[in-house]
Amino acid sequence: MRPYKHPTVDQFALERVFQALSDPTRLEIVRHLARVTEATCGELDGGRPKSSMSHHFRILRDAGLVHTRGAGTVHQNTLRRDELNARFPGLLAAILAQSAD
Amino acid sequence: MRPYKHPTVDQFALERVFQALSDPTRLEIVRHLARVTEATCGELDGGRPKSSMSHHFRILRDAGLVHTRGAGTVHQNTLRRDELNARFPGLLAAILAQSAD
DNA sequence: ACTAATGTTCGATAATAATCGAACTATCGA
DNA sequence: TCGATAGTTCGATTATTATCGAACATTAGT
Repeated sequence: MRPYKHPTVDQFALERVFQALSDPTRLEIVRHLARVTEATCGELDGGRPKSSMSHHFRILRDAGLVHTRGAGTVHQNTLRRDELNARFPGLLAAILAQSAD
Repeated sequence: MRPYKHPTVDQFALERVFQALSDPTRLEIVRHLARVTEATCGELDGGRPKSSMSHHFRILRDAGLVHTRGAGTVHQNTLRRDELNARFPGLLAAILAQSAD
């Protein structure tokens, strides 16, 4: 399996990040990842088809929000906390503070 | 002229805010408003037709980002800084820190 | 090898959103 | 009241995005 292409920190674009977070499914994924620090794609589908989830994960990856790493037959996803905080200080905190709603 | 309908702070939805900010035109408007603290719609069109701008301003209003007030024949727009900071601490700062790009 | 499990990719369809001209509204000033 | 200015609303068109089934790829275990 070839590794995924992830943007570097200096390639992050705020507009793309907002676009990624403007979907409820993806916002939910990000919040979940904030709690567990690592999760497979399958753990996060809410009964949604795999192809849909794959689509959302790709957008999150392309925006720089999520890192995906193949681990055997599974794909582990993590929030790119440190890099996001470095590039967009306060952004992640603002998102996650809302989790309590 | 009837006053605009603006959401109250507790009606703000993060997802809607992100959706509003995911468009380059609107992100530009927000950043501009952050600098000038007040501006008319006309000042912010970049040659774009008025109907398009009106559309973008409405989305920004509905998300709670911008307050619009009729002032004579003109409409003055302001960033709802305090309310945004109250509801989404850190968010605005993260957006505006990026302005220097 | 064969099988099962996890995701990805492809292609089609449906749903959302952006864009813009034209007609309309409201306000100010002459 | 007439004209000019600033925005809004409407309707149509185009462009983006989401959704999902089906076929494919990769890895682990037997």
